[in-house]
Amino acid sequence: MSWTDERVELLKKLWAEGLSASQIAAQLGGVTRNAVIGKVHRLNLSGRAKPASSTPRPRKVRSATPHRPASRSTFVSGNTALKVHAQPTPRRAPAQVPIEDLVVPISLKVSLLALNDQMCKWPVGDPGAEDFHFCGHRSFNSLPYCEYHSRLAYQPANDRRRDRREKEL
DNA sequence: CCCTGATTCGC
DNA sequence: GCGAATCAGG
Repeated sequence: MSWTDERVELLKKLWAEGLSASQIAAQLGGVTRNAVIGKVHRLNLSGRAKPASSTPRPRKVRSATPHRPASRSTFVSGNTALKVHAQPTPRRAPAQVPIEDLVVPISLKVSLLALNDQMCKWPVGDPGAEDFHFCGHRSFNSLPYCEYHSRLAYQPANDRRRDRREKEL
């Protein structure tokens, strides 16, 4: 590549804009930064208004998607085999009542066929066993479970953490 | 070690 | 005139 009028003009422009010699060389193509610097000096335009920045190093580009580890999925203790679809929306149980203050519901022993939309679908016992059934209490806040089992399903981490702390005391 | 511009000097 | 090699520096 030679210094055509066009390339010299581009060099002048980019140099005036404050680009570094290597950046200009990359834009022009076919020349090294040494070539650019040499040309700049021969053109007597070495002095520049602004160094643009003391060190405008481009450095490596950040990855477009930093890849965030997927949030922990809903945890369900106990029998998960027949857990009705995990609902991601309610991340925490709306009530802040400590779980130990909630009355553990006595299972109504609802069979699968008897379940309806407003009943807690928390499975009790081993599926396939004779006495396998569902909690059957009134579901809580449109969740598939009653208040107690909603806590078990959606806020197990906090409760378990607190349990551990209380055991240590 | 990354980068910057400056200078030298053989081609 | 050109630019690689080298230098001094941030």
